[in-house]
Amino acid sequence: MDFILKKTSNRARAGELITPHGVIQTPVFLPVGSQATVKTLTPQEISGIGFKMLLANNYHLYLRPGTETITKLGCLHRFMGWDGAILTDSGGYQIFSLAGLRKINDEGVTFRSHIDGSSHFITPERAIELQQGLGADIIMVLDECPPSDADFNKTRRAMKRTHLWAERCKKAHRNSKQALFAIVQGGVFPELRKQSAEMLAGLDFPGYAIGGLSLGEPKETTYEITAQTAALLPQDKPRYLMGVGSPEDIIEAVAEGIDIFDSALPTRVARNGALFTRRGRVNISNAKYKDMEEPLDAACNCYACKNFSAAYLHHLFRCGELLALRLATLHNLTFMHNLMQDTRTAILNDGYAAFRGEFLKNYKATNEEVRLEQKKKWLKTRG
RNA sequence: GGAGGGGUGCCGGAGUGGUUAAUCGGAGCAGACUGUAAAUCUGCCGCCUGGAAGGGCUACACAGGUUCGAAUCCUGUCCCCUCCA
Repeated sequence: MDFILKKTSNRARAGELITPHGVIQTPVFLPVGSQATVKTLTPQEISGIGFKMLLANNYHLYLRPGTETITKLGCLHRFMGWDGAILTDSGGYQIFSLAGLRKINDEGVTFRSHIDGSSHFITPERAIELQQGLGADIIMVLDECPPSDADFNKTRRAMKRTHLWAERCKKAHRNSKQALFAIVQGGVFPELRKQSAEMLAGLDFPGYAIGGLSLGEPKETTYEITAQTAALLPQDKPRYLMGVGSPEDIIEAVAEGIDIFDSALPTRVARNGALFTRRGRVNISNAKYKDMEEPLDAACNCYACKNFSAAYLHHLFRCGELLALRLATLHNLTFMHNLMQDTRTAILNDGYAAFRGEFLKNYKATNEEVRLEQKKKWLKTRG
């Protein structure tokens, strides 16, 4: 794997990520397909939108169908019929999301399967071995992702463990066709983030991720920590902000020099009727869309917006029809892809700051209106 | 004609003397979701008033009655269903 920095606009960067499964232009958003599928869509539809890389999950695939099965069937790309690039997450996020089902110590983490209750001990070495079995283009170290409200000592302990594990992962890593990325931890504490970024940068990984953000902390904090951490990472290596996110979060993080994003948000939220538009997030099942003849976003080039009225999407959601989930996912992923292309274009034209301002102004307009209304109400009651 | 059962809020359906503006579903109205245990979860949901807490009003087919107190007991009326003839 190689990373070429093409252009910077202030701190924002446009680059190219060269993988065994193609060249990926950055900034890039990876759709999440934890179980070797981006829920509701075919690989053809995903690449039809324009995506060239996606994310899958080591832990979930290890549990089911089992890494061996996938290896036997010719690795993950072939198993899921995707010939673009793949990044696998190690399972570190499951230390956070499945907190009630695992026990952790310096040696590794023991998960109790949410599927059948069976017990599974995953060490950093094992996490690498399993990811090698899947054959993704980029793999991640096993990290300990603590909740964002963890106190300093707890966060520090998780960070130390993540560092220890990063070294072990690096040592265990053999397959030179797979790039192993490190993950900076340190929660919402700038001094820990600094320690973490510096320590890991010293280990010379081919790419660096920032983990443990967008887990419930205020957005301002997410942005501050992202900015601070990104500034401490090597210039010539790709930077990956894990689990982010929403359109506005990505716009902010690109400004701080992040190159890679992934998030389940656009797809999950789509399945629940929340659709991204240039004017902000919208809930298609709201009553006001019942009779809307125009497409949800006339400027959108997705299959759903080109072929159906907002009223039809509204109807599909009301009925609980499966097509609703597909069309909404198609729409949100198209929005994300277009957004990333636009950020890249803006950077290449050295106009990112203006682009960002314009985007946020429009995107937040709707939310801002709602907020203003609430504020008015509040003020009225206080005289 | 005879015997029995029943009429509850937008709908379905609990409740059989006070703690009931009335369990629970559904529908409706909103909100949340960020390295996916999620086609999930949360709130509101008689009317008026209030940001809320609260307050006021009207309610369990209809009319009357018993009772300190009734959706719940009694009487009458109307309507619906089942079985027998």
